[in-house]
Amino acid sequence: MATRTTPAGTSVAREKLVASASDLFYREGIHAVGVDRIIGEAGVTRATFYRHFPGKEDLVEAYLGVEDANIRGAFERAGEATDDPQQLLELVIEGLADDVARLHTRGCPFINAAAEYPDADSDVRVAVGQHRDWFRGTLEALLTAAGNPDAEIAAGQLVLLRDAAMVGGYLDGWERVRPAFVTAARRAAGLAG
Amino acid sequence: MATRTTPAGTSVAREKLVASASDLFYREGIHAVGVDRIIGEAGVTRATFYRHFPGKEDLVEAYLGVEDANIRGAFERAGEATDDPQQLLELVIEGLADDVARLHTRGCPFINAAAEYPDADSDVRVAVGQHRDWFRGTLEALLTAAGNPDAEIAAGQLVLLRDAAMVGGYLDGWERVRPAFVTAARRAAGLAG
DNA sequence: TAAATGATAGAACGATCTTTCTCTTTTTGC
DNA sequence: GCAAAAAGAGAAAGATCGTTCTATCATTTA
Repeated sequence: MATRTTPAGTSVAREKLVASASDLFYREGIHAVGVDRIIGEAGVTRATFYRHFPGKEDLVEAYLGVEDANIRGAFERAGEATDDPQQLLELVIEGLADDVARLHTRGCPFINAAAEYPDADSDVRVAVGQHRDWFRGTLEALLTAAGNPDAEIAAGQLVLLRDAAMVGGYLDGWERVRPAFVTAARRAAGLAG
Repeated sequence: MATRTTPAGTSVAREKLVASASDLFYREGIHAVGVDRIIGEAGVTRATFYRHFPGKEDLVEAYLGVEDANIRGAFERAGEATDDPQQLLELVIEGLADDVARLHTRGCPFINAAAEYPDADSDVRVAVGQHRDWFRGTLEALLTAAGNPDAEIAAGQLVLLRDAAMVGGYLDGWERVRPAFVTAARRAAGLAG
């Protein structure tokens, strides 16, 4: 075989495609970005693209997979940084705020994707639902470990607040949303001050 | 002139176009809906459409204008129903919850539109910004009238919560979001229990 | 070195997109 | 009833969409 591979084992062309698609899909929207733009930015030809992916739809799913993996990775790194559940909660809330402020200034990739995919049974919407379920469940486990007696309710509030922070950060500017988010999130998580 | 007009004075063809476009744009997304679908649903020909609108973009703005007018109308009706600022706040929060539960089950038209229009200077994004500014300002005035000493902060929290309710209601189901929204909104507005 | 396979290059498919055009029919105002 | 203007009907432009194809080149493995 003549497939160029990365140290991680996957093809370099495929990784460039996913990276370019992720960047473009997030910054400009999914339906607004054509295959030509993606392969152009990736420096790859159409034939190469269609050898790695059955179609554009699969590139969308790969994009959401990358976003999902990034957030899960951030949670794992936070979990390795401390053993104290309370402190972990603080780190998570700080991390979410930092993420909205620096990385996700165009809103939430999953919320934005869902806006373009009305069919709840589509693969994209299923991926969105799975991500949200994971996020909610992880928060609930964290809150339970921190001794929160109403972890399920508090987790729901934190999901709510993160959605709002993503949307508000994009449309109103993060500096306008940040104080309301941090205050409400810390209270919802049962943290001091 | 042979323009069929409604009692309100505007052309009936134009109203049908805006109604069909609003329905389709909201339910399926903007880029996903073509002009053919819109004129087909409206029972109007292409020529008629292009005689009333310079292009599709203007139909998008008309759609957001309708949504904006609907919400402003709901606020006005609530204002006519009572003179007590506290009770008015209750009505508004109830109305927002009811709106998400029954009318806006596909998320917020403005948030969804913004997801498809990354350029902050575009007419669509300007319309979104104006709507949000009006909403925030109206809430702040309401809270001030109700005697809230931190009306600006509270208004920001209510905007945050409404965004979250719209998104969460769409992606997680309203029954899952409702308790968190009502509780948090009443607390943010300074209402009892 | 030879066969195999992926990547490159580029044309081309059919479908759909927004927009424009012509022609005919219908409706309205006078 | 007549002239004016809008709506209906449909073709067609030109662009772009996602996708497929046929070549040729480069690289790897046997």
